[in-house]
Amino acid sequence: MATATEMLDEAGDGALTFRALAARLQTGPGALYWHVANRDELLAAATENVIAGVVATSRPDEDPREAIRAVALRTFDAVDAHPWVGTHLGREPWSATLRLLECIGGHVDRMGVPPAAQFDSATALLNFILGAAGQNAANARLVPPDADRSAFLHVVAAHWTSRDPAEYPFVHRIADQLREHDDREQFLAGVDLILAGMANVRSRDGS
Amino acid sequence: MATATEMLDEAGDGALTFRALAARLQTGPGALYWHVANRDELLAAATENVIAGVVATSRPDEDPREAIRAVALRTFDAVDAHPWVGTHLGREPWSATLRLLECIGGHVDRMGVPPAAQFDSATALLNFILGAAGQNAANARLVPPDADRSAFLHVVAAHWTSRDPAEYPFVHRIADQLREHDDREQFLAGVDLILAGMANVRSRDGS
DNA sequence: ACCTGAACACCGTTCAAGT
DNA sequence: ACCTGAACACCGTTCAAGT
Repeated sequence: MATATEMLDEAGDGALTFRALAARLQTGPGALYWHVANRDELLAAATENVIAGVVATSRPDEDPREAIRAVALRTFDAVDAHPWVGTHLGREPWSATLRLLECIGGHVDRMGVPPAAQFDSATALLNFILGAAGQNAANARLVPPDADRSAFLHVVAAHWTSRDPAEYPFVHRIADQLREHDDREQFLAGVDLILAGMANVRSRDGS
Repeated sequence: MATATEMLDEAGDGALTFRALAARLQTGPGALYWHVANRDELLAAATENVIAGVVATSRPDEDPREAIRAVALRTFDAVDAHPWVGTHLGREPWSATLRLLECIGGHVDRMGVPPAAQFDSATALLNFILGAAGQNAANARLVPPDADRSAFLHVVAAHWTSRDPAEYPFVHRIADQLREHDDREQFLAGVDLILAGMANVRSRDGS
């Protein structure tokens, strides 16, 4: 497991091969199947490991709003450090994801959100976090792994502005903002948007 | 392209093989490389096709809030009909995603959101939509493709409740809600949460 | 300009056989 | 109980050669 995580960190998603992992562990590829059912399970376990670390430090005695901002940001940073986590989070069937939901849900509950609204609120936060994580991981695949933040954003901005300005006016208008922005701040702004909405929507329809 | 989309719809992501596609088109696998650079480009083109249809019907004369709800819901439904779109949306480098962002951004602009806040607002909506799409696609992989909505939700709920209730109290508490809920409504509730937040956050910090 | 199809360099996974 | 490693059934991609 530890070796698998190392390999993922070093060379990304595609580099984790049963053959390569077996070679690194000095065994045959067949030996791995004694410990893990298949490749998906291996990826899922590695992802859950990372996310377990992210939610573990979430304490129920903080201000719930701050606690939510904090787990969200830790998730963001974890995906930044391990892009393969972002990729796999969007594909895996409720192991790491469920840990995140439980953590967020607990804080939402302690915020005083009425029970009927807790489900929608917690999943909205979760979906936003997962979406941002995936997008970040996708962006990471566009640049060499050793590029710095600024170079990274410039590459993404270049993708945006490569489109026809007439067809993509909005995207062109905000491309400058993208180049200079702090994506952790942007991410937190999104979390705040949802938190602000939770304070306001409450009753919508009675259907 | 059309044949590729057909195959993806019939048998999912893994079924689209260059060999299988070539066989269906009565050619050799090498022939495809004249028209497309590689498998990723094929998936990206198919995804962009679907998303282009989703954004095409978005008119700038509607109420912007309703227009955002409508594109979001069309994306949700498109992913529901083609789960592979949800999978690929979270991995692709700004072709389909950029179309969505442009569409959403245009509406956000017409909502009267101040320019400085448009970037964060539009990307928050985008990330939420992408996250929900990915999660939906992941869920679709858990159930047989012909299962109905109710069976589908019961399978997901079973995953949730299979965990230790002591470790996952929140998840257990909302599992009943999951089983009975309308996931399109839940999705729209998330969109509304963000829209409500946009009306409220405005000024946060001046750093 | 576009297609053919054999060949290359891989995969995940299985399974008899070993220790 | 756990490991070995050859073998099976695939992949995406390339490329000389064809039309």
